Amino acid sequence: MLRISKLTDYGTIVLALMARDPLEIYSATDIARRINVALPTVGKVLKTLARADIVTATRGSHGGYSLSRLPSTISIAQIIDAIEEQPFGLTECTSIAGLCMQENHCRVRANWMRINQSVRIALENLTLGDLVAETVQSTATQIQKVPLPKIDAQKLEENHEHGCS
Amino acid sequence: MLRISKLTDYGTIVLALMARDPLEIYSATDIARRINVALPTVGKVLKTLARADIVTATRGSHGGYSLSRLPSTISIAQIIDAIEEQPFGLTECTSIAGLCMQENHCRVRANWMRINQSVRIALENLTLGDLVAETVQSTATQIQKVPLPKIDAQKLEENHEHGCS
DNA sequence: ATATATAGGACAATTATAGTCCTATATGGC
DNA sequence: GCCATATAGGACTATAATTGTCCTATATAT
Ligand code: SF4
Ligand code: SF4
Repeated sequence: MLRISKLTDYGTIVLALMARDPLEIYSATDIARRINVALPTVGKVLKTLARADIVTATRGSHGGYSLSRLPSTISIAQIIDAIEEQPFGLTECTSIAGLCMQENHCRVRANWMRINQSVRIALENLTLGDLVAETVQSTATQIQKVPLPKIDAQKLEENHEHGCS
Repeated sequence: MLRISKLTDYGTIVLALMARDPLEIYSATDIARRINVALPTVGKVLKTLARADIVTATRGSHGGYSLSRLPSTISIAQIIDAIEEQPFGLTECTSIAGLCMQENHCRVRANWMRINQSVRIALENLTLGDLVAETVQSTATQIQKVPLPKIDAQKLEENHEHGCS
């Protein structure tokens, strides 16, 4: 459906809150109260983010989560990768190669890969820092249609066979 | 899950086939056989595309579907809009406003809207023509991070209230 | 010890998607 | 007129993904 999952969305809210004081430690309870999302849900998101080492957990009393890196070094793509269950990909074949039965003779696959790659790069270039920036003065991605350099046909073939994002 | 639905994907395959001879009439049976997808499924896709006036149907014997417009004037965004059930949107609020309970106090919403808009524009600028072009010599979208012009705060507020893609 | 935290995984309910099928209608050729 | 061929529209089932919650184990500060 071309949408990030709600959990990933929550992830961005949670991280956006934490990015306001990047060195602070926040408990799940604390965050849940402040963003108005149920505690178990926030907990799930944070645990997932911790596994991807986007936040660092401190157990025990006075524990909580803190950002592992500075907001400007955490890309939106990394957040999506951490929380989404399926690998990133606009089409089935760009997400997991080998599943689609059309893959061998598909005439749109190579170009879908390019489109996928463009979107992917856009999200890699956007950081948590951008996400929490005041909109009126932030930078953001803008898309331009540009001629692509010729591509080595051999390399393309490789991509087509093993290929993935 | 940040993926177009399989049906939309089939839509691009079907249209890619039709784009090879943009004036030809193709029956669903014919297309199904040539792209190796089950007839009922291809039929469903074509009926949906016909409703969106991307293809034009001719009933009766010797009937079938033909492209309503030239491939270079059919954008990928239009194809997605035609077939996806949910409106286009990377987040819930960019797809359908008013559903998300965080919407009123969400600090990432405005920026998600921008990201959404960027992706949207990229897909509007890509056409069926691009999709069927030989990859080695085609154009495609590439993403650049550029400073955005300052935005009128009043207009932003409007967006925030009624806002949607 | 105990209160406070996270870790990890299991779980059911809901929602979205995929694919098929049935009946109605339109058209061309005989 | 009749029939074969096509699409129109919607109903339907099965599957898959997602959501949100809960339970038990473990770690830490006081
Ligand atoms: S191979 Fe073609 S049909 Fe299969 S997922 Fe990729 S683009 Fe879609
Ligand atoms: S309002 Fe915020 S939380 Fe709700 S969908 Fe939009 S971005 Fe996600």
